[in-house]
Amino acid sequence: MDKFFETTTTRMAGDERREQLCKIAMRLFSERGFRGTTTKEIAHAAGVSEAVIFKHFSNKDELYASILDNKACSPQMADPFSDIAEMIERKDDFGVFYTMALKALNNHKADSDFLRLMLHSALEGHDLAKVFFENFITRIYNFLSGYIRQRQEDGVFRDVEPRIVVRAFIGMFVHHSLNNILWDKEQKLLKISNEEAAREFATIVLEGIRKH
Amino acid sequence: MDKFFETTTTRMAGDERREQLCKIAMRLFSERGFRGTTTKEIAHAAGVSEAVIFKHFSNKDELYASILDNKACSPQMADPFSDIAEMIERKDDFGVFYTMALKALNNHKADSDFLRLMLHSALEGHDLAKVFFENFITRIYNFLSGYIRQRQEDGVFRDVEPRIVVRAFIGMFVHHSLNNILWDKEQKLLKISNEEAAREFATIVLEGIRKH
DNA sequence: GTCTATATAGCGATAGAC
DNA sequence: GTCTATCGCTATATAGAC
Repeated sequence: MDKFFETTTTRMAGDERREQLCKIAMRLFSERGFRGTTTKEIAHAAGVSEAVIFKHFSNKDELYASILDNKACSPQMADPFSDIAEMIERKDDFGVFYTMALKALNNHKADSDFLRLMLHSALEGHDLAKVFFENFITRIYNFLSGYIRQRQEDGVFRDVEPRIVVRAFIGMFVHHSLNNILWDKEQKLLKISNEEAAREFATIVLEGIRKH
Repeated sequence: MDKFFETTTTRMAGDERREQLCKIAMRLFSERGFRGTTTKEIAHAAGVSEAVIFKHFSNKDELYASILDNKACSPQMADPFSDIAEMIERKDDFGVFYTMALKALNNHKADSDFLRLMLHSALEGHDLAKVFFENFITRIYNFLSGYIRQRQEDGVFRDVEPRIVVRAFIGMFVHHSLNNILWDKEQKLLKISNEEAAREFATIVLEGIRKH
């Protein structure tokens, strides 16, 4: 009888609870920042007591690190260029830039919590966010600027430092996402679909560096 | 004798101290966020006791509001287009975009604390930051997109929604500043003068929307 | 695995002397 | 205008029962 009841309580398996806590903490951290979120709030949102948190994570910092760790290992981060490789070979300039921007915009929209979390981390100078950026962003820079350099050799793009172009291009869609998430949530300033935004950004940058 | 000594102590005039506290608080808030900065730290950095803070500001929130208020009333915010007006009249497209970008980049560099503070505020959802943005950013959008529209009517720029162009352009230099302040402080990814960056950004966007 | 109860520490803010 | 001392509160983290 006792045994039966035990299986019907709200008790969770260790890993399941750990993951749930991570998810909830991530949402709250992204909303109010690390210091702005209390362990009490996290516990309450998860429907458990504070003590449970400290059974799973030795302290608040470890909970935070655990979140970033999980994210850094996600498939999207592992290979962000999977569906662009083919366009690169075909030298489909518009396809490359358009897809890059669209994928980023869609990711940001679907996972705005993570974007906010990264911003918080960067502002607070957290090490793990730094590592993440160095790994992920540096790869994107190398990848895109390599492509631009190749197309310059082909005589299609004019002679500009490719990294400046990459920064300008990334700036367009990152800033657009930031606007949508932080300041212009109701999109009073500019309402536009991700597809249309990606198309315009790609067009501007390509016309902007093309030989005429 | 007593009187003489009193004038040689470190005591400050009311307004002077108030301003000093604002400055120090802004630096600390920008580094660690509002919640991440204690009144004790502010007091210590200013070389006074906590009580002094609460003599000048009725609470921590008021200190914060006071900082944003000061900034919002600065001459730069009041009229951000002063030295562009003449270029607008001359229809000096490059001058308009170049100067806009360069001024922003220089401001961001000189006042990176403020940029960080705005980010923190936006993330924490602080009302005053919201008001600031609505006033300042909206004006820039209206101003620049108005100019673009005019140049479209002149037949110089192709037919694009001006607000998207504005977003793309602002994105370039805001993202560039953010990179320099947050992630790429040593400029490993891209080292470039503000002048050169502004020139490239202006060139890309102008070539990107010009009729060919 | 979860709870209640509690230890410990640090926060914002105030009182009152000088 | 500034200080020391302190209050009330809330935060993280732990102990021990179930």
